[in-house]
Amino acid sequence: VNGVTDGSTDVPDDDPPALRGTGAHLDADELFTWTRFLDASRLVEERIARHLSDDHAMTHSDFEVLVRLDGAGGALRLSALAEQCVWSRSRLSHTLDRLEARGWIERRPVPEDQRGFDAVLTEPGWASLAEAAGPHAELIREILLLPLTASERSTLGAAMDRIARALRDRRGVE
Amino acid sequence: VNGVTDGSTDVPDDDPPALRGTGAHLDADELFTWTRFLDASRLVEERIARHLSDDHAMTHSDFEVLVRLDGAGGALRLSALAEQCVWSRSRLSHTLDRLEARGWIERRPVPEDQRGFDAVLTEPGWASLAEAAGPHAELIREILLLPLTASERSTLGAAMDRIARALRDRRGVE
DNA sequence: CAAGATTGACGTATCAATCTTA
DNA sequence: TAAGATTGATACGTCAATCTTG
Repeated sequence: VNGVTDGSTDVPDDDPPALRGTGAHLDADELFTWTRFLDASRLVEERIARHLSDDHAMTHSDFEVLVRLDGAGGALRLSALAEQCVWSRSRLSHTLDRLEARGWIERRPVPEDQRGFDAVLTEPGWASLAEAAGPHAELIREILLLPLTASERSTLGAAMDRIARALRDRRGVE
Repeated sequence: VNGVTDGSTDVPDDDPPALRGTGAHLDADELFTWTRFLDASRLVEERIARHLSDDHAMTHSDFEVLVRLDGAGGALRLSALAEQCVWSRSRLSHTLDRLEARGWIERRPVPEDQRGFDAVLTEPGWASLAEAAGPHAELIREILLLPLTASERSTLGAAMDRIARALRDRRGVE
């Protein structure tokens, strides 16, 4: 019941209704690739977010922070965490506020630099992550990985890596 | 400066740091596919949204509504519009409020059903769409379509179509 | 009472401004 | 004055409740 582009243009080979009046700037083939990519990515995000929210009382953002802290051995400088997530410091700050209020992380000043803080995974935070991680991985397999053939999977990985790299490199530019 | 998962795990064949402590529920290959897909989709959305916002003073949601109205000949029942966008009626209502406040659409009662309204594209709304649509299409080519080989493009289209369909069919279920 | 649509409250992301320490 | 981090205002999406007409 939300953020997806298109439920109508089901067949690729008939003239798509979209953009007709403005001159159909993308041809049918281009439009098909674009809309399916957009739809799939939004539906996947939606499904993942709903699972984490309904079954584990956390947002996808919360989960990403917990995963990274765990992966870093339990603690990480805020600046490093923001960089890993490719988030603004502001966004990280708000997310950590919520996580700290729930007792899932703590902020700990670092001795070497009076300006710096570590985000530290707490026991309850680790427990929540441990509960969520298995079902989360299973869901990713179910909705994204298993529907792909081995060949499709590697093609997708390579293509998405290329596209993500190009966009990440050009950030803030232009 | 926002919503993307990963900037660190650049090489697929070394042990990825994520999920280490919780047992690495996805193997390196699965994790690579998943994170690249997630990163690419978020970066693409971000880039598209920024272009529409910076250069055309509209959100991606605004753009989608304008495109659909234009594609429907200029007017569409709210219920049909919500269905096409795969949005809740509530979300559509809020978006139309903003568009109507800017004079880009109007709500017009339909004579056949006293409950129903058409969203109608106004002249200024059409003009804004006409200005944005070309550059928008060009951007999609640049960041998504052109980086793909012909074979990758068709693989991606088919795979995303399959994944989107499966998720859409199971909505609300379970 | 079901369908079309709206409303208001709440949660999260973004942006610009700010504060503190290197 | 630059880097690390926080703050408050604003915008958008979601949800539950509501209103009106079929």
